[in-house]
Amino acid sequence: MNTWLMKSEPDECGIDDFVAAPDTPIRWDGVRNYQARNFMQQMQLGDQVFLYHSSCKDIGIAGLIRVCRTAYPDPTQFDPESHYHDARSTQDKPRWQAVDLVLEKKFAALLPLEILKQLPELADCPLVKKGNRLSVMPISTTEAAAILAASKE
DNA sequence: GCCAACGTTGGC
DNA sequence: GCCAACGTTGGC
Repeated sequence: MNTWLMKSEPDECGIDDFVAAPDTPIRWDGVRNYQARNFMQQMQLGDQVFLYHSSCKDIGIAGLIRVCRTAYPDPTQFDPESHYHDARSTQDKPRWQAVDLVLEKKFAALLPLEILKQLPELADCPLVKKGNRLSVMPISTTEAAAILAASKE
């Protein structure tokens, strides 16, 4: 099993959206970056995902979610009404992928970016690197253990 | 709201 | 294939 981290603005899709419907899969769509997409395609059923809240008041890791459906064509790319519409996509050759996720657990307290930056195990993680915009990234076993220890979960 | 850093686009 | 211009991300 692999571990990942995904960024989201909590206004858009945050941990509380997963808490509100704990048994309902939420489709993670709208990813429009090739590197992030390629990681999504590598996700396997049951993989753990740290959910990171970005561009908001309380920035940091809010909890864990889990992959309950592996990559499939992101329907929003075909929808002219959608903000994520991509005219270059066709049904035969979709450019973008979505996965479905469900709640694993919400952390008792948000693990702030400030703390994440202090963890030596995360020094090489794109998450804490200045200017990094990657929204889906793999998390190593060592990194995952450090995050969980710091979260006291 | 600002702005640095980045990925993507498109002209050449 | 290069690279300037542009739009977006995301912390502060």
